[in-house]
Amino acid sequence: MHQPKLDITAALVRGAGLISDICATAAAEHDLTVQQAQLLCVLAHGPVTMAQLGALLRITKSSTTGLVDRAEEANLVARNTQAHDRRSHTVHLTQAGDRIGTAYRALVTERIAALFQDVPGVELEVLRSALSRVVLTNQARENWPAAAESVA
Amino acid sequence: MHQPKLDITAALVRGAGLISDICATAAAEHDLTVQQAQLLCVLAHGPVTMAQLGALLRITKSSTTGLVDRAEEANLVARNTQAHDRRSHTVHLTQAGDRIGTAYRALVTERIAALFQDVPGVELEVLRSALSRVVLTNQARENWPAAAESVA
DNA sequence: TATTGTTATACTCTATAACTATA
DNA sequence: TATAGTTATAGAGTATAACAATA
Repeated sequence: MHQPKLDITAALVRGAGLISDICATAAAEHDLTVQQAQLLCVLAHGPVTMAQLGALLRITKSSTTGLVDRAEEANLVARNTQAHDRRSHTVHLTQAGDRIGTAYRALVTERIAALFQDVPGVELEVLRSALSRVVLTNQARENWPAAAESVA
Repeated sequence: MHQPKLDITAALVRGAGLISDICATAAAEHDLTVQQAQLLCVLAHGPVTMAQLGALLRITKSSTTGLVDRAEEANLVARNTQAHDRRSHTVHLTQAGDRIGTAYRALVTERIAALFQDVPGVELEVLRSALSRVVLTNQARENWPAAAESVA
């Protein structure tokens, strides 16, 4: 069977598709939606306010409300009113949310390692460092909590 | 400002996020939803039946019906009943769908080139060939029309 | 009977606009 | 007035289950 060489655009777009598929599958295996999994990843670094959450996920405040509502109903997160400014609510992980989020990230890490198992270590390091620079240079998600283990 | 080194998982997941953002933005600039843009990319290789379309996009047949309904309403695609098996309907691009899809793919290609402009050519080739092998090895989208210019 | 596609229904995610509570 | 968040409403996308038409 003829295997056409992928150009850089096709390789990146279809590679991104594989990564997205891994995240979606891993989320489903933990009974999470993709957005709930992202929420758990963001909150793994500590509580944030609704406004900060919307900025991090790049969705509107009303979308944020709905997402947190459903996650709260699923016992993954909880809200707290800030004492010093009672307009502001922080969101934090429940014990279950923390546990499930940790398991989700571990699964994604494992599946990605499996996907790239046949790529030589030297090439993998070039890929990692190049992507790393592109991601960190681009401020597309500039306010992202800057923890290296964040999987979202 | 401290810039933490991203591990391979974080680099890939966040890199995939940047690519997805580019596709979403490019789609929006052509008044397409992300799924409509994917639909136009698949159909760029020629008409397919509803069943084939569902398999390519990895969605159920009822989801396929809704997606094609809305795309047809937006004058991007059209249906045809197969003469030799009147149960089967093929979907093909309209002239507008072809034009908009082509413009979308060109825009994605351009934006990705810009995103990676500072990565040395040698590294970019390692990245391309490694991703290319991973994508082609994995049958996650095995029935994908095997054209190199496919951007979805 | 099996296959192809549509319809009915429901849930998630998203957005805009109007609203409440607090500062 | 301005800010933080919620509610009302609407549309896209997804799924499952039941259905119609055709093979």
